[in-house]
Amino acid sequence: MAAANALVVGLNAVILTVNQDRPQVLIVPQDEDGVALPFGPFNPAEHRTFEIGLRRWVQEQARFQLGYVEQLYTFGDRGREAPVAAMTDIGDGRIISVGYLALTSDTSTPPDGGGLWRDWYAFFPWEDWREGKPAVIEQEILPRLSAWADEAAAPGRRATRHDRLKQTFGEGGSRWNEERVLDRYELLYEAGLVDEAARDGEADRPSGCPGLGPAMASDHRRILATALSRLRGKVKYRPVAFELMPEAFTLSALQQTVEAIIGYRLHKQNFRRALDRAGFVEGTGKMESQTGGRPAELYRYRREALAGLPSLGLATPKLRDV
Amino acid sequence: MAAANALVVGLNAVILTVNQDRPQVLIVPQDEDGVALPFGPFNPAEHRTFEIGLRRWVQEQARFQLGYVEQLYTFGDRGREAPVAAMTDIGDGRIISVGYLALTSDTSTPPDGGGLWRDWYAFFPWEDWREGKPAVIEQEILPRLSAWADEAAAPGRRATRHDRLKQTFGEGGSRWNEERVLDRYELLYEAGLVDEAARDGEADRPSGCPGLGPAMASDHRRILATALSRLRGKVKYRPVAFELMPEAFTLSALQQTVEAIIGYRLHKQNFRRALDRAGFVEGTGKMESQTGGRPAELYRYRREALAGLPSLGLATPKLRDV
DNA sequence: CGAGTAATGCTCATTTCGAGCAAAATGGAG
DNA sequence: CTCCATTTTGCTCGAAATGAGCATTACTCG
Repeated sequence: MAAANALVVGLNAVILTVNQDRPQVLIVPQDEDGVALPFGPFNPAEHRTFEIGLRRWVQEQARFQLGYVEQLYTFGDRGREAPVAAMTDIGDGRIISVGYLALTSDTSTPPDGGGLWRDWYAFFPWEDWREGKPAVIEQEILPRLSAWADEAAAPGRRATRHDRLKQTFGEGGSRWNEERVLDRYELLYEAGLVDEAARDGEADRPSGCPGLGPAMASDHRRILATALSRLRGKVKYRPVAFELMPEAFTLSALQQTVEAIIGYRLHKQNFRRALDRAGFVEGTGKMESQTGGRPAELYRYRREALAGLPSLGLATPKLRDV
Repeated sequence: MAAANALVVGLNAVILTVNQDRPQVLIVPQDEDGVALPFGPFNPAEHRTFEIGLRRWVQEQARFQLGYVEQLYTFGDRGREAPVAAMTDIGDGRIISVGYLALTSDTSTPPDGGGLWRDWYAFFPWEDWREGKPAVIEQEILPRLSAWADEAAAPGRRATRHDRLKQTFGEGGSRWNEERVLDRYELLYEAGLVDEAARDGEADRPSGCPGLGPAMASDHRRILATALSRLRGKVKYRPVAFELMPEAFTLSALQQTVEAIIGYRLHKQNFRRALDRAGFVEGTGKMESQTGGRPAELYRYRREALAGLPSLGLATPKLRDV
């Protein structure tokens, strides 16, 4: 067994927040109008664990504290090197990156050099159903994906491709499953519709499908998709939405945050019912009057009480057929 | 940014199967009656992805194919080196290991050198509630953990410790949550009750709580706990149980497998109702007559139909109070 | 002061959940 | 051969949850 291989381990952070109804991700501008996720080295001599290393460097660069942090996935596919090497001063060798999802309620603009907030649905326009089904799905995506599926040589492969289409984009009657963000991105990549595919030279056709958002450096858009999939799943059974809220908030604000995450609207009364069945929040007695209508009570998250008990979460109904 | 740090990346596999009602994990005997999980190097020159590398070496060593494989977690805490270096010929440097969960339906004995199957609840006796609440919880664990909680200096820390106790082991009325395998193991480790704690010198008291199962090398028992937590969660919303079943199986056999995973018994009729509501299985018409009672129909998993559609899973009711 | 707007309160049909009873089909003991 | 233990399978039923709607209340703005 050969010991030391030339391996470099880096950390990628997907740092998310929700500002009113705007879901945002922290990105770092690159040369030539590219965008990347914050990326930093992991220095084993300095940091005892990945998470400590991550928190340290995010704080140094973007000057804010992270709240909730969870490990996402470790990306180690060959082919990551070239694009990443371009962004760092790492010359060669295999790059492995440990992706982290971090949530913060601090929506303030980071200082110069600390990155920028950007609407995360800018990178996944087909994932935001809050105003109904995005037109780009029917108009651009489905026709092209359908053509791509038909293009396969063997009839078996054609069937498989159509099957994936049905499962991910819900073509042909099956329901939209909001958690499949990664599956959908990967399908678009394989079919050569997103710009990364053309750039990486994996697609058998030129990309150029309009309305699918900008490419990100390396495999960063894939990492972001992984983060959204994870977050959309988690919000249903763990109280993570509160990590994005200030100390006191109205129930409508909380609902807006959840809706921004899952990407579709919820029934207000049922949302509240589920919420107080779970006992997650308690009223503070104070009122918020800038609502545009009747004032709303401010609530706070009862961190103590439920931290573990029922381990339920915010109930989100199955997505209504649209 | 300093480039190459001396980092070695290894792969750890938690390979699980269920044989009748016996849940099993593949372990590798060590010197001096220790046990370890299968551990192998990741060679970036040879393998394009972690998963390919993993499948390759498991096949070489244990001589069987893995079915379902999923990445678990990447472990990189300082302090992993010493014990791992002892098991491999890696001299020094930081060891990072990417843990994988793999499921197989092949319960046959691996060849010499390929490891051994061992009941996974041997390592977590407090997790198997299939025959009711394990006596070790009331008799050994709770008294000691309670004493440990009282031992904390500050009253605040005492409260926090008791809180964790309540949330993990359900002391004081809160319900047992079968998914918190990792939390429970970590609590036992911190309190110095499992043998690893004494070995690693982290505990402030000698361990020696009887009935908590054997220690494993390095942090392997923690990795195994991570795998069980993940699997127990996943079985509820993804059809992973079928990865552990042969081509044709009776519904009772499937239920036994699920029960082995989650560690408690289910109501038979409700299990079946949920199953065919989801449309996961179809009868084959053939019968199994070695049941000890009325013959049972053999079913098969409908991989095609549901692969993605509702993305439901096997419904498991909330654990009954015992 | 009335209109618009959003929060809050309540109801109701439908579905799902948890649990139990009963019948059917086998093997084995006497 | 019959009775019995055992297991599969079918069915029922009350309690709870889910999805959706209507009605009322309390603000702000013009």
